[in-house]
Amino acid sequence: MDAKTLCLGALVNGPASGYDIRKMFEEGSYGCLHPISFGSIYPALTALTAEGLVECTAEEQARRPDKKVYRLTAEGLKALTARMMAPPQPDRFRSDTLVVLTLAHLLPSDHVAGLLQAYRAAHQMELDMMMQCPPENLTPGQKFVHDLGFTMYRALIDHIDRHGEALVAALSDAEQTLQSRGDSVATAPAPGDAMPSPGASSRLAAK
Amino acid sequence: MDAKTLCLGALVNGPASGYDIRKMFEEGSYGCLHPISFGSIYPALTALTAEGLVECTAEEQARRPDKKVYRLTAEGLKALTARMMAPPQPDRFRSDTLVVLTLAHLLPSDHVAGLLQAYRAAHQMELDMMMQCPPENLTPGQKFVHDLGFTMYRALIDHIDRHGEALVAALSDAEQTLQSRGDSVATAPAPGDAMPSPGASSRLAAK
DNA sequence: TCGTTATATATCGATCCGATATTTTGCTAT
DNA sequence: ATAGCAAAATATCGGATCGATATATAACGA
Repeated sequence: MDAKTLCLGALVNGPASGYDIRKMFEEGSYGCLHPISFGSIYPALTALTAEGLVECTAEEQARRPDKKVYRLTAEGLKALTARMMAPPQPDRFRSDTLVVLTLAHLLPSDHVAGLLQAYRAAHQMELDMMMQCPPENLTPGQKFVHDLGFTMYRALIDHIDRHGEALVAALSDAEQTLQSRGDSVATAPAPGDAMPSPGASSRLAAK
Repeated sequence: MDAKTLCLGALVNGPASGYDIRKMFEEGSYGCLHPISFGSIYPALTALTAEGLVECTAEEQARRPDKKVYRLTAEGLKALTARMMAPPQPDRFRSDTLVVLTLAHLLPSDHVAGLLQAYRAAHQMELDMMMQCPPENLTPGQKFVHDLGFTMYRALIDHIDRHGEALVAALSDAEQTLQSRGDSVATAPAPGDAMPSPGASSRLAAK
């Protein structure tokens, strides 16, 4: 979905500035289901104005830079519904963390433990943000998507809690075996966090 | 994560051509966790060769175009582990379908039902593909990521099964209310699938 | 035999991201 | 008090990336 269509969609909920639209796509009702940056939003709004799909009125604010408020026109709404009837592109998901975890056997187990911890924390934070958003006065579609995101994030966190330590333990055991044979795995552990502490206990708990 | 790092990571499992790497990222052990296209792979491999991080040998095949097989060098492996120790970028997820569902109240309920059905089918297909991949001889990290993807997809399908029909029913009811007052919602339903069929029964079942 | 699919590499234009620049306000910490 | 940083707000530019396209050939089915 291109930036112009996304901006049209964002303006359905009422007039907004480019800055507001950005906030919607990183926090609000659009959650994190389609990120978009300033570099795409502003050119898109300019183009949409030229096409007559949105209107722009510059509001001179107290002592802030002028706020350009965009609102949907009748043709804009028509164009939006038309584009939404077209078959949607498939989902695209990309995760650096999961790619790295796929190659976890090349990394020190301590580092992998930190990765898992940070990954869990990041998604816990998004969960918290979603819980702050009030589920009232949401359209049926918004509620469906909201609940779906909630479910997915909880499933992800749950999976880390259930299988994360086992992964780190497996890596750590392989590491011990290799080191006892004189091999080395990637960079040596930082001089601070020595204290081998063998056994497969909770390596995820410590920061 | 840039295309060069991804290609290095793909070559850990053994030598491969650009074509092979592409297949890995759309099917194999890298599942759908970081899509990448030819337009990025081939320039990346050329650059990596120039940097000495991979080596290339052109194999003249029977009567196919020459296959350029790339393999990781020692420096390549070092560079890869170094890049994987750097803090990863946050996940990026984008879904046209979920954006459209957020605005479902602007669309005919029949169309939304079709969207949900297609969305479910697409993820069911990916689940099937993952089940074909043998879970043996996977590294601990690969198994962790594989199981995670499995869990997430199942949670998604389960959510559609549990709440999809309620969403369509809510939209359909609102539609009826509007139409009885003389309004209209987007385009009229296609002439084939008439048969109003009120009530909140299984509107998702029919194709 | 004709079209489609698969194998295989390569390029090009359009788009999109991320970083950066700029200005003013308000809050916080020293 | 005031220095400094975050937030509000718009805009641009270079580089990375995608998607479509071109090219060539073999295999397979209608």
